[in-house]
Amino acid sequence: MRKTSAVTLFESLASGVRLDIYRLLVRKGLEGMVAGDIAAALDLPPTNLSFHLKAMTQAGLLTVEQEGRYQRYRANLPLMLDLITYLTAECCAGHPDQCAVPGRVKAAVSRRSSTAKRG
Amino acid sequence: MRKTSAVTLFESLASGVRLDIYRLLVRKGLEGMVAGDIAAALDLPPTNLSFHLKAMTQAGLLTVEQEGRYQRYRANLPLMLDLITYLTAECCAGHPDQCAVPGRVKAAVSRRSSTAKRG
DNA sequence: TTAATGATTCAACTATATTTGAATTATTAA
DNA sequence: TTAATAATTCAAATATAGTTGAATCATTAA
Repeated sequence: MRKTSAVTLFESLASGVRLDIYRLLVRKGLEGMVAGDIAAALDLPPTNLSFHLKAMTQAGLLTVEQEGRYQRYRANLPLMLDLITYLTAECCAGHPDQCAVPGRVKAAVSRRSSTAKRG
Repeated sequence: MRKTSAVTLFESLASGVRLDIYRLLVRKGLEGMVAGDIAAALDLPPTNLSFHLKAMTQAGLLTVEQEGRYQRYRANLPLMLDLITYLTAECCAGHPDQCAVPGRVKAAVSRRSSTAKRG
């Protein structure tokens, strides 16, 4: 992952509104939600929701699929795991014994990241 | 973790400068770095560095310890693990079979989060 | 105590992000 | 085809964040 992608992803989560959207979609899993239902669930004006959905989708944090006149949004979980890997890369370089990130987290995340993405 | 804390943490990482600072300190582990060395490593004016260090420290992302006239900063890794737990909470609620976050990540992260923090 | 060093705060400025209603596009129903 | 619905884009306004040099505070060395 490049630095600009990581910054964009963090910007995508650095807002109460966008964090609510993301967590709502994480809970929905593969089912996702259409824009109108997200707006209703979070009590947001549609224009403001569109603004945030666009930013999150462009960052890659969400995927969108057209269903007739609806747009269905889903959280992109695999990308989040890539981001965790990027963040903790070279953690405690040269001093693994001092590392606060458990080896099992690193192993689990990196195993996922090196596997085909199932989005 | 509360939503406001999560937003503040993501804001702390949603900047190229702050992401550089954080990853530099992650690599340094328990050794950390004093402010002047961070400024030299990233070629930042001291006033700008102070601005960012203050924001990150107030968010809890960094810790700071005085050493004479130096200030030593360290990355707070355990808090990052709490943040991951918050983000993926209730992932794919009711449909664990569809979940893109491997069970081993959830297990590893939550085991760490329920343990005493060692900074 | 005086000067030097490390770091932060302050004030001013610049830049970027967020919100909103009106207008627009695309799809479906009558 | 006309009206209704779902969602987005646009333009204008407000709000927030980032950067900088000068001034300040704290610690150490002379």
